[in-house]
Amino acid sequence: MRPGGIEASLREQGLRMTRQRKILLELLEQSGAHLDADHLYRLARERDPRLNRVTVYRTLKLLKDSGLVDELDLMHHKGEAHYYETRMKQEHAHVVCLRCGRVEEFYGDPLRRMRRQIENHLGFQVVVVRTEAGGYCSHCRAVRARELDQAGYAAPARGSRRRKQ
Amino acid sequence: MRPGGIEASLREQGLRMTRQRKILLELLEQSGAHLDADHLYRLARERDPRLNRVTVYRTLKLLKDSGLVDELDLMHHKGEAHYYETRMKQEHAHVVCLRCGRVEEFYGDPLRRMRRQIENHLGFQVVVVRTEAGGYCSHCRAVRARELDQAGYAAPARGSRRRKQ
DNA sequence: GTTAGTGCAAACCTTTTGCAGCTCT
DNA sequence: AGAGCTGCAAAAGGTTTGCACTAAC
Repeated sequence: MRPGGIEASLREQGLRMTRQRKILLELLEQSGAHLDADHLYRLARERDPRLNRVTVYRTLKLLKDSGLVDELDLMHHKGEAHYYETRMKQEHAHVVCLRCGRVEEFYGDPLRRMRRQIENHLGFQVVVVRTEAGGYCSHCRAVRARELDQAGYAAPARGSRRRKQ
Repeated sequence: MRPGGIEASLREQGLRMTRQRKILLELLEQSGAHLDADHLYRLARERDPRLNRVTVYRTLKLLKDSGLVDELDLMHHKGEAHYYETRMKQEHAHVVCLRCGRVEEFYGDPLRRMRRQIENHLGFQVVVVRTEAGGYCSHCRAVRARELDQAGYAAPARGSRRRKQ
């Protein structure tokens, strides 16, 4: 879906294009990042300080239900917030570093194969697929190895269990 | 992981095996279904009415952080609750019917291929992968077609937009 | 005897809802 | 004009936290 496509889709559904929705759609389409509701709200307020947080939630729900944006959790890496991205790009998986929070995207034929197999083998009409992987990026893998080493991971004695940071 | 494997894993980590944890682990291992925290809590209370809801949350967090159970959202089909399942089985995706809520599991090589490709192409050490698909099961696909038809889907005029049920 | 784990109450955070008033078409 | 949309306040839902007490090791 090319930029501006969302607005067209909304109009097709007989929905109104309000000042608030314009702002939110622009922010969603411009941002390459994965925004959560609060982040989007704060960005929107810079353009219109009167825009209410509730409007953000309502708009996101609308877009989600219309299939125009996808909702992500990013493995709940930081709390229970949801993240949103427009469906402009090809289907992809999100790979989240559990240590630094870095998010990478994975494109590849296993995703398409999986969708096809689910439809063929289970008889489902697939509407949305969300694949999220959690792990450690190449940088954090190394750091983590050192950390575990320092904590004496080799011989974890009784009572020496490492606590969550 | 065979039944009882979780208890052994916990002991290895120097964690205590309390009456409450025994109950919760048994329920998790026995149940084939995907339990959410509230459901697990209600089952646990049947065995020990004094067991507190907070203990359920704390235990689930512990098991999740130890990698002994996986946390699912099932596409948030009914609210924001999370669902839990032990990691005894082979890696699989969850396919949720957005109309009736039915959950099916998909096993297949695309899952393994994807994990391998993420590790090779992105240099991540993958710890957990969660794949969830939303769509319509064969039964609901047919029902839905009728429903949309009755609602006059072919010519949605201004103001006639169907509202969420 | 230690220290991890529990129960209770209360807080917390994100999201939803009811309603009166505003605004897009 | 009128239904759709917004803002405000308040509630809801799910989960976490502080603290004193209990129980596993």
